[in-house]
Amino acid sequence: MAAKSRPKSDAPDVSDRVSRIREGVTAAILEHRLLPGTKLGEDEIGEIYGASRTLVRTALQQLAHEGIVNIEKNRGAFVARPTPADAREVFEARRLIEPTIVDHAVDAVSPAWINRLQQHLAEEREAELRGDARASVRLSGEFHRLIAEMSGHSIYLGFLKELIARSSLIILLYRRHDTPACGTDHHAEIVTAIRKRDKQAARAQMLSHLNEIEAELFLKDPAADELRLADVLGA
Amino acid sequence: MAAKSRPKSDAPDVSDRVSRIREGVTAAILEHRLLPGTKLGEDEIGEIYGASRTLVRTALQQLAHEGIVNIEKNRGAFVARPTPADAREVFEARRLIEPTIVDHAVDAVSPAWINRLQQHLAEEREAELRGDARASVRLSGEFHRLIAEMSGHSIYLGFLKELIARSSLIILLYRRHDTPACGTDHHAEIVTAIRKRDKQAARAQMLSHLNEIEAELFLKDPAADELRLADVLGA
DNA sequence: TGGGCGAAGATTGTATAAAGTTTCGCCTGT
DNA sequence: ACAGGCGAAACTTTATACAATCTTCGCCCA
Repeated sequence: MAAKSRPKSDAPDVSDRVSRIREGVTAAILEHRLLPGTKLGEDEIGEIYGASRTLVRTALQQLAHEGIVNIEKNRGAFVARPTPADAREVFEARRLIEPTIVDHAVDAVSPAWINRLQQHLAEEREAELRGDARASVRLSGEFHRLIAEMSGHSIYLGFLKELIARSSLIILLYRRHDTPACGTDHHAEIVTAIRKRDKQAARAQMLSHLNEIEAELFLKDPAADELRLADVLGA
Repeated sequence: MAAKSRPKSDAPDVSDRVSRIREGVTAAILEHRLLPGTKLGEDEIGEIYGASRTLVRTALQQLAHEGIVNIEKNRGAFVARPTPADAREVFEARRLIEPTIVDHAVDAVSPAWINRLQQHLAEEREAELRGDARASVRLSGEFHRLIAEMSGHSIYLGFLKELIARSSLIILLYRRHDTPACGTDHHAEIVTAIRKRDKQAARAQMLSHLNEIEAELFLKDPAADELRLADVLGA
């Protein structure tokens, strides 16, 4: 009767103190409250969450593995600053993976999932309406994660979590206009295609959605150091 | 001869004590010297590498993130035991990603790379010839990693590292015959296609290679708990 | 006045010790 | 004899202390 110990394949982010730290920092980064390059001191974070450096360090290492934090030896952890080359890689990977993910999402469609998706669309519209850019950015990423969860593929889900987190940083760094408005409509169209069980349309919508996001970026080749300098001088 | 030359943006695996532990354990798992389900005690490993539990713990957490180690709360770390469902996900992901990777490898082809690939093929043939199953398994995985490195895409490389490590465990658990011989020829054909800069052929060879590997697996649906029990009873 | 040297301060890396949890053996009671 | 529970040992988890390294700021000298 030892059948109670494994209800889920992997649930690393529940009721853990380390996970609370990781999710708190992740949320701050994804909502653009922590900017790329920001130093994440261990004592600093530890004091905020009332935790010891041991736990903070564990959380930061996990974030480093996810690619949204860089750990420099003997210097500490910093919010990652993706280069234009990184950005192109991330979006190429998303263009490869996400159409397949929506395929599987269509296979897994159910009234409950449709409900969840439309509830999410409502949240996105509301955040957009009240001009809450932070919530918009976060919800936009969560939409894609939701579809990955729907697909039921834990591997794709893990990969996509990384890609979404990095995308958030990339968009913050390289977006041309400050108009995150166009995304919502695409999301709605994707949900419609899923509801209709139309794989081809779903794939196409997802692909064009990703293409539009990337098209709004300004990915110049020179080293990011110049960008950093420009930012500082501009501010 | 690829020991310590990597002054790139992120080089998490050089001259680090944690990295030595991680790579040592990884090699042991990938060469099937540590079997799925084996407990990895912190003291045990720490004593082997002359390191403190702090470092061992860090290494094990990284391996857990890569999916080849499971950490159960308050119980310790164990070599992962992928389920048949996991196996199907892993190979589906590989079928999706690796054809794209060889595409990029063809773009990046150069005499130096061709040399490196053929040297690797020679190593594989030699290991096969002398019946060194451990080296064969390791080299077979390294071939795919080599092509990912050749592609120059760090994201794909990171993803594929995970997939390869998991594949090694999967093959160990679910392979029908004990004949890893067929792989080498495929690898040679892939290299030939790359050398000819024939993307279509390279993609096709890679895909059929992956399909054959998966076809040799026996992925039955029942829960892995039964498999575990059967193994124990058999031994 | 500008640059280089050096010590103090701060921060990270590592080890060790304290605390909590699980596991397994043993003992008792029926 | 066997089921159930108590308790000690082993291990993981967390916290703290120590060592190593980097940064910063002041001082001295050209």
